[in-house]
Amino acid sequence: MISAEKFLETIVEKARMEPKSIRDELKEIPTEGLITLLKFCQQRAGKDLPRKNYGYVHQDLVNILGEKLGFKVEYGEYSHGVDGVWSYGDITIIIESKTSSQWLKIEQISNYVKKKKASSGLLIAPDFTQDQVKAAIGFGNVRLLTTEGLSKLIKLKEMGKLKTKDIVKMFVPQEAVRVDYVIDIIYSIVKPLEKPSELEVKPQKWSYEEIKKYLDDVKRRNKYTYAYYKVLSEVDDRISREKLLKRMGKILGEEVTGFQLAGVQAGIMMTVIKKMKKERIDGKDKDGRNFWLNEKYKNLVKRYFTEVK
DNA sequence: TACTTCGGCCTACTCAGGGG
DNA sequence: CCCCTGAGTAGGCCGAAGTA
Repeated sequence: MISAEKFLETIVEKARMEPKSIRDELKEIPTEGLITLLKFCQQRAGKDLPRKNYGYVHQDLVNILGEKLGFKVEYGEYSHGVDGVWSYGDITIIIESKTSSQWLKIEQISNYVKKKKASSGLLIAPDFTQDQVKAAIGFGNVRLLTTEGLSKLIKLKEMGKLKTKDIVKMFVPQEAVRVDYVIDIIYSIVKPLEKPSELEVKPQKWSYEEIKKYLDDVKRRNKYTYAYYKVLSEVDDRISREKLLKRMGKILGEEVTGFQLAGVQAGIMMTVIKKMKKERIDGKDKDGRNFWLNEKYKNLVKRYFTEVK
């Protein structure tokens, strides 16, 4: 098995293939591989052909990664003009990628952004010099991103922690005084993690006395819920939704529909799970097609219904 | 009144078969 | 050989209904 780097080396240096012709093949490579190739191109690139081709492949790779970030990407020409134009809604971002920051001319790109009336310019390189950073601050309409940063950003996007909308906020210059946009971005990353922490109170076990008291209350107040438990106590294994409804109907002497059963489930959710914080004494599959008694309490529930007669 | 689930409805997507 | 169309399916949304 030939490595992707080796393959690239062969076609760039030996076969002198036009980089554009391998663009579609590059698109098939998973993200992790693209990042590796990106770094490989940075190491190999040089002024002279065929090594110059690494710069062109590098340009394509950056654009492909742009597509992965959720942008609509316009691929640029190789030897002149911008490397790419990424757009999202009515935002357009001029892309300039360099295998090494030494080729980077901030002013040129800043002017290009102005000329094209783009939202911003994004410069992607392995690293940046102090002077380049200062220049970028001075011009205000460009953003600098290292390839390392790009790689992290893609990972966050693919993990579903970041939306393209958030990425746009980072790439397009914002008013620097109000920091809300930074908070928005952080919030959208952290938000999915909020929920689980609170719900992880472990459910308590039942004694027979508690089951008896609970089912006595149910008998007094909730006829559908009582019939539900009674049917479950009469079957050994599991029972289908349809059979369950029919047998509940027989006990109650009326037709029982899915709505009543939904009510029963809602009631159990509110009392047993939320209020009493207990384990369920019943069970059901994910889509509610089959129902049964919790194996742990099966005998206790059956005992209740034989004693209660 | 608030909360939960179900079932119906709608939409988007896939895939196979037929026609150009 | 390719494209269009319709059937089947997966997923999201919303109203209805039971319970606390």
